[in-house]
Amino acid sequence: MTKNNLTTFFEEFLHNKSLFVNRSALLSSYTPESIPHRDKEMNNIASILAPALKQEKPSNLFIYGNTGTGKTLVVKHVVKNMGEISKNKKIPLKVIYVNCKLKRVADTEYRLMSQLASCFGKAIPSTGLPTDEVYKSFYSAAEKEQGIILLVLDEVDQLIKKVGDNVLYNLTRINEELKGAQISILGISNDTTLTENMDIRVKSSLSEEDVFFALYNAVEMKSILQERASKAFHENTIEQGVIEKCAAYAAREHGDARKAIELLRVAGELAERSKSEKVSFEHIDEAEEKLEREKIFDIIKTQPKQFQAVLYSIITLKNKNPIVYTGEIYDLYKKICFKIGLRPLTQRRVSDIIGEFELIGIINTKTISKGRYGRTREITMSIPSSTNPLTKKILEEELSIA
DNA sequence: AGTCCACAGGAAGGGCAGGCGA
DNA sequence: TCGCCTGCCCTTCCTGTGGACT
Repeated sequence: MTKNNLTTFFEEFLHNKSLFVNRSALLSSYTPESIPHRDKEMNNIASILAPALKQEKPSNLFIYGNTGTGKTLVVKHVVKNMGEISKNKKIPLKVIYVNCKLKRVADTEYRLMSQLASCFGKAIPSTGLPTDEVYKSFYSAAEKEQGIILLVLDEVDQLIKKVGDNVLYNLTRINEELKGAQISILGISNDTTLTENMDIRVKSSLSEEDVFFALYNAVEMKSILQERASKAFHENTIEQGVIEKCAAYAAREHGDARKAIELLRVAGELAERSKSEKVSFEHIDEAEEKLEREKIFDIIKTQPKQFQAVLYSIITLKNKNPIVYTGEIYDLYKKICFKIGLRPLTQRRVSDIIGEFELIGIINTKTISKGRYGRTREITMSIPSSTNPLTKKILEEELSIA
């Protein structure tokens, strides 16, 4: 673009009427004033947590339901509200929110505890300390607090799958050690079957109360989208049926409202960029593709080289056969390592890496036996195959494979 | 009925980065 | 600074196993 072109571009940009009134209403960081179709759950959670305002320790609470059913939103909403009241009335109440999925932040016992301690302003080194030392650090910080501490552990299923339920056991017993403050634990899980495999003691103490979030049905989803859209867009900027399409897309993705809202936002942005006057069906399709790409892109970029190499071999093999096995992956992985000058890890480790990919949700595995030809894991992709070429390309760039 | 494949996945321990007390 | 501690990532070694094949 020459300087003149650029000026014209910006002038046109300013001149163009935006489709959005308030784009932020469609961002994931946006907290709506009300959460439609979740009154029952919200009231339920509020009544369970309410004793905290009277300085009585609320029951530990286990909240479960599929992704995008509003769990986090509702909890944050309730907790925020309580925070404001406690502040106004000077009731000692502290809320700690931790997302356990964050890789290398809160995905091990040590890291979670160090994260918790840091919420009290205690800096814990990334390694070097014994874990019980980190626990003590957290205890002593919590001890200095007064009143009730609400500890929200989001995506707690990820943590438990990775390191077991020992952490929760320790956390649920923390109050026995504390004299000052009392801690209530709110576990939020996307895995609806999580408690089934948990230690019975942990299970009973974590879910003294539990709240289930059901999927949104098509009608509810539509009304959620409509409400957000009316806040975000100017009137008559959305073509007839577009909202329904978003809702249908979300229903396909297991009733995930967050995704549907994001889809609408990206579609709007694309429409605006292409100078359309309305958000149309094509924009939704385009947005769907874009979102899928970005999601995968983000995951890949943050993986270590070794993980990328493993994923690259999976995808390469996937392009040839619909089903791939651990052995094939490892063979190709070794070749790739040789090609790019990476020291190959052992098969044992690669097997674990494959397991981690399953945990992230990129692949699905199933242990099968091929009889005379041994036992192995059958690996299928859980991301759409249409994104494979692009994923492969990104990996090639990341790994500098010519 | 027994064999044997090709892994899964548990246990133990090494190396590394980093913390702590002397 | 040094010796010893830790968590994490990884390797080594190992036992376990479903079912096709003999």
